[in-house]
Amino acid sequence: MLSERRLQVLRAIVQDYVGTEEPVGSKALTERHNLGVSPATVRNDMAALEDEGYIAQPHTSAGRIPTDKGYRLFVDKLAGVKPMTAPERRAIQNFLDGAVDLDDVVARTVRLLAQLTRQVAVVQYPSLTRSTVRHVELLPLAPARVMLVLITDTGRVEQRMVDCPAPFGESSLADLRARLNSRVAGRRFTDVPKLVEDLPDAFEAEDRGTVSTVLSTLLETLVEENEERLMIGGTANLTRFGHDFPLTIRPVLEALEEQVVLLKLLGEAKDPGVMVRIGHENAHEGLNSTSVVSVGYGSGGEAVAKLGVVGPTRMDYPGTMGAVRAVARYVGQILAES
Amino acid sequence: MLSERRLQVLRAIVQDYVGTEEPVGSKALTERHNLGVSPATVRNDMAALEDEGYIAQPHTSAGRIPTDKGYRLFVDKLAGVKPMTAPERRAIQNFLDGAVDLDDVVARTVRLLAQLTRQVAVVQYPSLTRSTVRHVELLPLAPARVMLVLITDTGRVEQRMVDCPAPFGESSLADLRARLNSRVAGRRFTDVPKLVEDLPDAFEAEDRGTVSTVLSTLLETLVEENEERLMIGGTANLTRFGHDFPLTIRPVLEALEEQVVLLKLLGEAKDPGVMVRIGHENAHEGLNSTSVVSVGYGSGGEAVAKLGVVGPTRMDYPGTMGAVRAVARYVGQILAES
DNA sequence: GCCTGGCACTCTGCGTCCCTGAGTGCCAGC
DNA sequence: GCTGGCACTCAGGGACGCAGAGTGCCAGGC
Repeated sequence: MLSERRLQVLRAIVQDYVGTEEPVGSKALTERHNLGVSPATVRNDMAALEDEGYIAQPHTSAGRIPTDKGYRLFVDKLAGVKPMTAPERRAIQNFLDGAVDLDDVVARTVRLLAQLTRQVAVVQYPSLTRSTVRHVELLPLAPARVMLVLITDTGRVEQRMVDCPAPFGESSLADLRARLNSRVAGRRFTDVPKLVEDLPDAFEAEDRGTVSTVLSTLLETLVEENEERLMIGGTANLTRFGHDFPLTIRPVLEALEEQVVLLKLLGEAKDPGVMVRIGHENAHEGLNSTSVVSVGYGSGGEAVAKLGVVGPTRMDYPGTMGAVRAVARYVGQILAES
Repeated sequence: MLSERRLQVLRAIVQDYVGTEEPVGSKALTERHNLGVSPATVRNDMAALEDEGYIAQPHTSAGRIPTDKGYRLFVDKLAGVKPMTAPERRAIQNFLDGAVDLDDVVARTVRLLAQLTRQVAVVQYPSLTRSTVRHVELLPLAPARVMLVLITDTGRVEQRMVDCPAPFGESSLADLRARLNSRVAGRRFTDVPKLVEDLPDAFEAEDRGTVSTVLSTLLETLVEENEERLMIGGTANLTRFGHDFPLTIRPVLEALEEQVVLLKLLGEAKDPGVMVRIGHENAHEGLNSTSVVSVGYGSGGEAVAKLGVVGPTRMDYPGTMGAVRAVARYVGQILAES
């Protein structure tokens, strides 16, 4: 069990190291934080912290730097999430409010996150699984050809061609559109199948085939189009990584090119809180010298997708967590509004 | 005017430097290429080439490296395009044939180019300048809120929110929808502005504001839809840039994040031939130490978009040009088939 | 029992110095 | 116009030494 003061020493080490990027020694620590004890005492504490594996020295006669375990303790016990200031929040809102469509929302979110945190930003497109239907549109393209357009509450739009087994009149189509929307608008994807299963019964026998075809295409669209996409940005921030970065940066860039890796990375984020994965906690080897801060976001209380940033383990965790959380919150709002 | 041998010396310098990444001296040159003359003679030639600005020395008593001007001469006069081998061509075709949709074609092309050239690949989505409007849909979401959905003949769907200056009745909306579609359906994007400019006149004074708002949103959407998208990949290859690359790589990464810059870069590619922009020939400052090799591709005779790679000026031009040309050719084929 | 000042020790980082080797420019001779 | 020879320059790397930061440990004090 670490004493209160030792925890404070660890906190001070993390803060100083993140600020200066240089190993921090006992003397510097006592000068910059008033711990009320002498360097010698701090040295003893440091030795204890090192025994426990929270800090390490790059070489003898150098200061200490936090280990992954040290950062973990710092994040869990010693630091909160630093909230954004009011002007920052306003800036975020203004910037996101300018978005014209979903692509633009995602693109702006990436740029915003990258700028705020000065790190690499990753934003996943809202998934459809937990979305609700806003509107279904049916457009006649030819006598026996209909375009089905599905609009979700997250602003995503999917369209499909439907080849009907028989010609289908304008009025029947309008009828179907009206009935369909009155049943499914505002409902969850998962509920849709039950809601429409008896719909063909309301139509003349000759139209039932077409109605069924349209419905099954709709259901397919709902299920199929969960394909996860994502967008990344701010890779130029990788150059601020550190001195030895040629070696570090390459595997990171490679990992960032693998969508699968990134999705897995974000996928671990749980719903409410900000998730932090530090150094070796990341499964992917190339990301062993990076930390990932991610969080779910969504329009309602539920998360429909994730977003986050990737940066050096030596990062400003409270600030980054605050920025990520704030951005997620506002993106959620934007999605709910639009 | 440079003598034949001096051109050969320049060619040898470019080839050796590209291979070894180190300044090449007169002695090494005579050993590796049988020019039939002694190092002393080569030195004279080198001095002449340096006077003309084709090569330079990083410092006194070092070998020579080609300048941008030297590479330019090499590309224009001394080297051809190195064709892909038959197995390489087959591999390209196989890999691209597996694509399921447009997104996939572009994604595969990026990966392919990045792998073949071991550089950063940039692929522009096929342009929509020649697209036509299939349908415009207007959905009432709230009394003064309308969702505009634009469907193009290429199957792309764009949607926009429109906040109306005044409440707008269902019937007026239906009226607008009908009039709008009868005018623009099947027409080219570029013709739309003229076709709708007098549309507000057909409405009551109280609705005109809303109609104008909707129309201007539509026009904006058309322009944006026209806006070119692109995909990049292989940024990890930037780490092979050189020794001093921390300084070099940063502006490159920054430039690659600016879609506008990239589009301009590719935009300069002329139709038939492979275009090469070397070092300072690139307008963007951050790309002054890179070369861009790009070419147009398309399904018919017409180029509908561009693709290319960005790499260090010290690159294998013949090989890169060959790869870029071959990939463009096969992508064009795939697009024509699908 | 815990904190403190003092002390000897150990490194890295940096600057200096020097040497080697690669490469050059120039010149006289063929 | 080509060649061999020669003197010159300069980056790169190893050896050396010094200063400074930081450490561990110990004996003494509250």
